[in-house]
Amino acid sequence: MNEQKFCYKYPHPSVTADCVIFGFDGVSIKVLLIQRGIEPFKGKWAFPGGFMKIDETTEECARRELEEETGLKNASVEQFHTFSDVSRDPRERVITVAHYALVRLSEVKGGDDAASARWFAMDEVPSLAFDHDRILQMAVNRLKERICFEPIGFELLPEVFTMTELQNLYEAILEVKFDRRNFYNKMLKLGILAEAEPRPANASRRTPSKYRFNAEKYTEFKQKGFRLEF
Amino acid sequence: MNEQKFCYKYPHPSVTADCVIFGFDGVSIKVLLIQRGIEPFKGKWAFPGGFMKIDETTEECARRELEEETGLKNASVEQFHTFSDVSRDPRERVITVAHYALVRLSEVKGGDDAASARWFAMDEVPSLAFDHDRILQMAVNRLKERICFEPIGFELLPEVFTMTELQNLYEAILEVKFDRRNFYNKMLKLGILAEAEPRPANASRRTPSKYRFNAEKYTEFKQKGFRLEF
DNA sequence: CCCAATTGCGTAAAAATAACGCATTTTATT
DNA sequence: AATAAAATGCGTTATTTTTACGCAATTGGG
Repeated sequence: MNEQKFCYKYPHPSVTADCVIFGFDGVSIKVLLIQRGIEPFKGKWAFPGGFMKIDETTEECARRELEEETGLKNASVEQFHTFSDVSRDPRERVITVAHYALVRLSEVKGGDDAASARWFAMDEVPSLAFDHDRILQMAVNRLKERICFEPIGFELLPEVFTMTELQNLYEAILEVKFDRRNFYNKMLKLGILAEAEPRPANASRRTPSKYRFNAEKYTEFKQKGFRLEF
Repeated sequence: MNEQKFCYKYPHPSVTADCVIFGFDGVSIKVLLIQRGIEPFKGKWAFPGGFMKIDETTEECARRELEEETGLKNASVEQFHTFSDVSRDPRERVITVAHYALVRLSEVKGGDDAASARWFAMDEVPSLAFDHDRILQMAVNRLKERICFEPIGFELLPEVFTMTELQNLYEAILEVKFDRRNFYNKMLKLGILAEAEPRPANASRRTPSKYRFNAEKYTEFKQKGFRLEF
């Protein structure tokens, strides 16, 4: 049963792909974690991920594991760092290519399937298995950097949203507060937003306008990048 | 002779670390390449790099290979992407963690040692082995991004340099032209430069001032980051 | 019924960026 | 040798961008 069929002249490490999945519930940023059912770190929480097959890239591996463990399909994952500390896995030599993805919360209902997947707010994340604490730290930093150069709201917000929700998203990720009116002016001037519905005639002041992303502008900024000075 | 001693239940990829080494000669950016002496891609140029040992991280591997192949010691390498296309190496399944480093040209004299290492200006780089063309492309992009947030001149310029040399460095990396006087004002206002020598009394207009980096400020910016709006 | 909170829309001050002037001195050119 | 072109240091002035707020209307909570 325990055949060791694949042999090499020199020792080879195992390679895994892990996924840091970010979501947004309108107020705070969340990450998707899986509770480990086996040793090592049994019972501890960790990122979805697993061993890379010999005929797939790390991104493909990340997407496959993600679907297997959380049911989430076709997420757009992006690698951000490879962790290769010699003792990061107590069993054997494993290096992991860490990825992250942004998804709408509605697409993954925690506590799905077999795996016990659950969303955690950033300030509720427990101590994680392996070196996943460090991986999370770096993923968060990368997310903060990215939000300043690329629009990312589309992946995290519902189709239609209010300006306040968009601002909450930026504030949650960057951990800062903006002046509401300046944020409003800036976003409108960028031209990235389109009014979702013509504001109804009977709409009163406290009924906020609904926006959606201007797909054309959004794609343009995705490619050319922009510079959000916050 | 050809023992295959290390056996696993599932196939494992080989893992390598490659290094994109950037240098600057006062006018243009250069990369350090090695001409391959063996198949595959014999005779083609490629980045220094090689197989990761089981008890080292990818960064350690990158530094070790770099020293073995170019004599360059203790370079500060930083990984930027892991390339895992299934067919990127025609022999076997190999994924590579690509790193880059910035060094002073004087520290590596091309055509050293056994290996035939040579510096190439960016616009003279030939078609490279494996997927190294793509690796270079991504390394260049990363360098462009980094230069806007961190001072990097210290690694690339000689100890003492003129404002024009510094500007040439930025222009070479970003492939843009700046107004000389605005660049001058900006750099001085940042406070990152210190005058290397008190300008000699007999110095005439066309004898440029010499600067060095203000180590304190330089380190501060390294950590906190800055924002160069170009 | 009153008060705090929310929303849309502006405007003025402050700061940063971009554009360019100019005298002087070298080096290159005719 | 005379002249033109390029390099350097040090400014100044527009232009644009960012920041800091004002204000009225409306709503929900107490």
